[in-house]
Amino acid sequence: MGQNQSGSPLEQNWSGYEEFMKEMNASPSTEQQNQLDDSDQASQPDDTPYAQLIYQALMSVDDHQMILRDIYKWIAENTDKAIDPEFTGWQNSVRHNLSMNAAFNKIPHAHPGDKAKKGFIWALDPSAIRNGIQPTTRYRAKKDDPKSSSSGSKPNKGRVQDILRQRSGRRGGQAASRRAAREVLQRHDRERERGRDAHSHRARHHKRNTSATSTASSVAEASPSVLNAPYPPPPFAAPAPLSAFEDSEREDVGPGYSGANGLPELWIRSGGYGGGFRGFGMGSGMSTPVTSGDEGFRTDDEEDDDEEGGYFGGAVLGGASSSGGGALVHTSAATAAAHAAAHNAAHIAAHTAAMTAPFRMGLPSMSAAGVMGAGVDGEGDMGGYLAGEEGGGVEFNGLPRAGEESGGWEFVEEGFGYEDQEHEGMGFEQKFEDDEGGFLG
Amino acid sequence: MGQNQSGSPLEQNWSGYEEFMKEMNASPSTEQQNQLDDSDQASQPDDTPYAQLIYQALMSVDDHQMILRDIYKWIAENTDKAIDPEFTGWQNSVRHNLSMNAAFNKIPHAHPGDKAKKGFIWALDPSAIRNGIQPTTRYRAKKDDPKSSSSGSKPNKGRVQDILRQRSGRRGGQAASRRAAREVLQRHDRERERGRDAHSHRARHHKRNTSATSTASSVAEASPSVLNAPYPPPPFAAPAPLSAFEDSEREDVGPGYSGANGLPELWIRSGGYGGGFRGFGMGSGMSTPVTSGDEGFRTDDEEDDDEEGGYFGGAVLGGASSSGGGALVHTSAATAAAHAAAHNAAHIAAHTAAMTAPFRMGLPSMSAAGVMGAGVDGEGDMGGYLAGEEGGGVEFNGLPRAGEESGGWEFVEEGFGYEDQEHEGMGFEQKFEDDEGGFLG
DNA sequence: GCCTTTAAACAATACA
DNA sequence: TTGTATTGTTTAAAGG
Ligand SMILES: [Mg+2]
Ligand SMILES: [Mg+2]
Repeated sequence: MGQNQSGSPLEQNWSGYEEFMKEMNASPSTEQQNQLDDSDQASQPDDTPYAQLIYQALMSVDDHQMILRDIYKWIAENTDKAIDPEFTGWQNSVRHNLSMNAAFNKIPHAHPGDKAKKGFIWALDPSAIRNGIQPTTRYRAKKDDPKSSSSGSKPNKGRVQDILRQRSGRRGGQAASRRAAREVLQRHDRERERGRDAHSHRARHHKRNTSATSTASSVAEASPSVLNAPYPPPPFAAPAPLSAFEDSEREDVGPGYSGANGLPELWIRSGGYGGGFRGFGMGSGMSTPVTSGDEGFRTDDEEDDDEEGGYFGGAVLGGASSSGGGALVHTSAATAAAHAAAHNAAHIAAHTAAMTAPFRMGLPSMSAAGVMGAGVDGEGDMGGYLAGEEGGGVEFNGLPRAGEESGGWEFVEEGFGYEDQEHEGMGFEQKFEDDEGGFLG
Repeated sequence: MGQNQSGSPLEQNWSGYEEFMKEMNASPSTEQQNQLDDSDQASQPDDTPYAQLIYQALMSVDDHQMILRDIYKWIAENTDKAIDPEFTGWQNSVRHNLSMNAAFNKIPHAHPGDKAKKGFIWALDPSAIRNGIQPTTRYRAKKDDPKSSSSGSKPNKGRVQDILRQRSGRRGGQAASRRAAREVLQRHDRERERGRDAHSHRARHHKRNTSATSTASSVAEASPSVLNAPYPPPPFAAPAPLSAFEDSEREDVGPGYSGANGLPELWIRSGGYGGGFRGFGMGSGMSTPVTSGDEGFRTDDEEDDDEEGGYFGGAVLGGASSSGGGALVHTSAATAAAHAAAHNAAHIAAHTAAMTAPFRMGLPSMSAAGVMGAGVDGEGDMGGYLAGEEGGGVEFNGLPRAGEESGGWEFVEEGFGYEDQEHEGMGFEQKFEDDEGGFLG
């Protein structure tokens, strides 16, 4: 932190605590050593959003990446979130934010052998390093707007994307609804025509919500600037010239991650867990299918995070990763491959290497993706990771196409709403059959 | 259910699991299916949390205990979770909740020889019987009442906690306030005369709830009581006089478990993961260190769960357990010992027996805990289980005191961080060095 | 409405 | 198989 992470809410020790004390009445002096930031500390002694805290945590280290535990630690040390040892809800919140805020990308562990077997490394997205982050909510599905359409490059393409965005992983606190849906499907073989269902559902929720809170609009004042602006880049943004990403033409690609080979990375869009849930509840292995991908290569600036296509998470392809030249973040669908590389299980590694070779040579990302999937699937170690492992007919036999081609999207689209699924029972395979290649599906 | 499990959300219409069906008939607790109670069914159709369902299941039987299968069965019969026979994810959730929610304790089978061989008996924690349970997500550590104040050994410790507690979360809208309220209530409840009237507790909650949601009251109606209170004790609370625990001086000790030998049981506190997280995040292997132990013997009333020391999970020590005289519940840290006894691994049992001998003789808990840890640690079987295994310096060489004593904290902190380990990455240790104890601080 | 926190479900591992 | 712990993804409730 010396240089970075100046934003730590609690300053070096318990200043935050102190403030709190004040608020609380009892004020145990604690002689505050930090006078400078008292001003804003008071304003956000502790209500700094988690996303922000995470941001600060990540900014506090040179490579802007940490594993979950470190993030916990940072927060525990620099905020009062973790004060009650019995209450671990804050960790849930941290995870929530990491998952949901596009500014945080996960990348596989470089070397597996170690001990970091589990989980990923959470890295700040390059654009976030420069511009700060945005509220987590922003990255959430843009609901309400009922697939309004609007952007419609491909007449239906744009639409599809919007939809995906909105719907992606609708799940819910209620798996119940999903489950319910499943039941319904089973019982009366989805007697309804398709679609509409989800909408009405959503609409209802929304409505309820709104009405409930309708009266309380006055408060917005609280933290005005912060509200709509991305979290203040200036204050928290990386000290101007950061080694890693700054200046780079391709800012999104950090050195070390930017493919030693200089090749563009493959980016796939994070579809989340939606896939597995699409209708089946699970299919364990496939937490996250590739659900999108406007472009296989990412050469544009950070703008990508607000284009309708959605934000992109990077994916490290097996071999590439292990060689240090791979791309970056990746989302669950790619997890298998990432892990394969990361853990470096001999056979898998070998296989992966072989499979990814083409990628290194500059194959289009799509292909690479396909290879990636193929390489990993069935390796055994990754077992549950791949959709195919358990999803029934789903396999990585081709390209888990994630991108432009309507094929991919449509497929995804289709799969997303559990309501949409025709597949009662589980006609999973056939369903996707025509999609061919589809999904990760 | 007349008296018990009146909350069953679903009728027993379903009949999917054949496996369960078989048992169903024989099961004494199931014969009288719920005939009515439709009334409250409406109130919590299906989104009842698993923890709650389990709670209901356990409350539905006199002794408040069941084996996993029975719990599955109960849920299958009384909810719609198991409607899709193909989908067994719910069982996973059930196990997860049993494991992670402090309200559920596992106790070894009385007669090992029988058929019960596998697994444990899951029993509702006495405090849960009275006060309901807490969400699994929030509390890993066991306790229905967070180390209340009362004995604030360390003058400032208790205070800090109170403050922190309230503070934590804060920003988050209702949840925070809800939590704060709950905590306050709980604390008060507890430290107050043992009014053990869950009702007042509940009533207060209710009230608060109402006021808080004043404007949005229409919505709040939905499931009023459930909203802000720990899972509603009253409705689900045990029918007044329950065989097992009622009246007993030592309610925490159920018949059959209360040491046939008449010896007091050893209770160690479940530190859950909280300890680990306090500053470091984890310390993998040691899921649950003994984080506290105000007293080694538990002869007091249920109050023990609210002493500042925190709640205690029971630990079965090797020899004791195998002899049928062992104590009761145990948490992961103690798992090794429990298993040793239960499974009767020769060498381990021997070792454990030796180690626990002192305990049986009445050593202070601290010692006992230490012994236990020592005995188990390094056994190999438990491998990662103990802190020492992976936490680096963390060991059960003493009392990993988690609470008041600052000393304890230090200990935990030190060992917990994985950073301590090899990866210097982040001068973690020193960091805490000066913090001393405080952590999280 | 947007944003945040929190709850919680569901997943998938990893271990034991 | 059962149990425990952790990490991740996603919805949703509630409140400012
Ligand atoms: Mg993310
Ligand atoms: Mg438990």
